[in-house]
Amino acid sequence: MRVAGILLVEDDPSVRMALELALTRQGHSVTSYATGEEALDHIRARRPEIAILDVMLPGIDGVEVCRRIRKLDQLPVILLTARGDDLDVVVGLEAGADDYVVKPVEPRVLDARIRAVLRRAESASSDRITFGDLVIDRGALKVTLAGKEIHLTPTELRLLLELVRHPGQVLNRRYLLRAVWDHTHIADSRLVDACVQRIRAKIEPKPAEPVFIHTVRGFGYRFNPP
Amino acid sequence: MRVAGILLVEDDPSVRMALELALTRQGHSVTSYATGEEALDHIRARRPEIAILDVMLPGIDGVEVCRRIRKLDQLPVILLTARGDDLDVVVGLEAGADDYVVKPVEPRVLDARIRAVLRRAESASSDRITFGDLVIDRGALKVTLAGKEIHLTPTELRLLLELVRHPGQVLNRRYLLRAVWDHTHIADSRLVDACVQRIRAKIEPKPAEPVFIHTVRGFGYRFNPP
DNA sequence: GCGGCACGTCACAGTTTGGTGACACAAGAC
DNA sequence: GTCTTGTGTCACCAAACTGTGACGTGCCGC
Repeated sequence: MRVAGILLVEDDPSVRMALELALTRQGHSVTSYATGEEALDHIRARRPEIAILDVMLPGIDGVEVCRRIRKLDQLPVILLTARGDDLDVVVGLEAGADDYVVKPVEPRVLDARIRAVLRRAESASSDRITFGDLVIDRGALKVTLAGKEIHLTPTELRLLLELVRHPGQVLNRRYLLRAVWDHTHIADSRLVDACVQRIRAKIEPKPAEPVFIHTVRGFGYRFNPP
Repeated sequence: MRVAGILLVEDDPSVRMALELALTRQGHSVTSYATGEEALDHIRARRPEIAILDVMLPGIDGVEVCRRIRKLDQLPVILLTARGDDLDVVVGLEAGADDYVVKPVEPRVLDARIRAVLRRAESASSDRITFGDLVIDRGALKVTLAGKEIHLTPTELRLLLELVRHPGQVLNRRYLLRAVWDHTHIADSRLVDACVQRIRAKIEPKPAEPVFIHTVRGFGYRFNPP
């Protein structure tokens, strides 16, 4: 069984110990630190598989730790943040975080996110992903459907890749606008819808009954492996 | 009891039949193939829950089958290998196998491994919560009842999620109005009731005798894990 | 049993939401 | 320049959703 070596950085001792205990129970091996400095000092020696960083830390904050980790290697990073701190999401994503979890978090949720990030990191190492008839080659930036090459425009491709990065997860329009278009302003625009529609027209056998990109009314879109 | 649909790939007919018989006796439903090609051909149609692959196979070997399965989806894989073949373990884990079993294996041991892998796969898949027949996937925003997907409207989903967030606790209408509807004004309306009723109609086997969402007269509603 | 209250039920119209096609504009390609 | 391609926006429409109020029903204390 794959057991992750987790690097946990959290300054609040009680939260830190609770998380460490919970994650250990889930079968992970956890090393925790109270500050970013300590964590960065030991990161080379411990070679963790994933880092979980609290955003609010004394000294170097979590986002900055994330940025420095990214300079070191491809270590996946999950950021922990206090509820409702929207601004942080943007900064965190820019710093290269792979996922974002809002505290307080249930251990099983965190565990699921960790596994999802690890899975994604693993599959990201391969250039090609296959979902039934649909093959997405990230190296060549090419998409084929049942062997036939599909031409997607840059924006369409970016959106599709973003959806595919989180298979089975519902992504809302605001998130997609930020991730694909860098739009920080909350625009009530039909931009995402229009782009999804264009992708569907190209990859869905019957665009009216989508197989890949599902609409979740009131929430957003979800890429479903068929 | 959870019964798994098992895909078994093993070229030796006597071993294959013995395993199939044993696993069937344990209550699993087994489909077996002699080669990886056949298995891959049928994997989409059969939708197994787990694959058990012999490493040594004519044609495509088990590790390669595992690799290809991984590209298709998240199907858990157990590899079967001959005793003492240490090298394979590394290769197998790299290919994404979830577990490794050395032949000859006792059926009860294999069964235990299968259940362990399935349990892990289930908890790893996403942030899902299970209450008996009812499965709520908070990542995919999907609700299934006895395996069948239930369509909930956005408001219904938000209300159900709010109730589920506090299992066993009574939530009053005022709280729910604020949490789900953002209503600050205290409206004595049938809004919450109507919505609960709509959810019940969809998820309760007998809406008149609710199993999941209980009414607490004079206070509010309570989500009870059955 | 009875009155009063809390909750269940239902239909419907107004509102919201997303799909869709048209179109304008910008950026290159030529 | 002209043409092509990509992209954002808009208007319109059908479908889906939802709040509301009227009324029915069951529960509870008396």
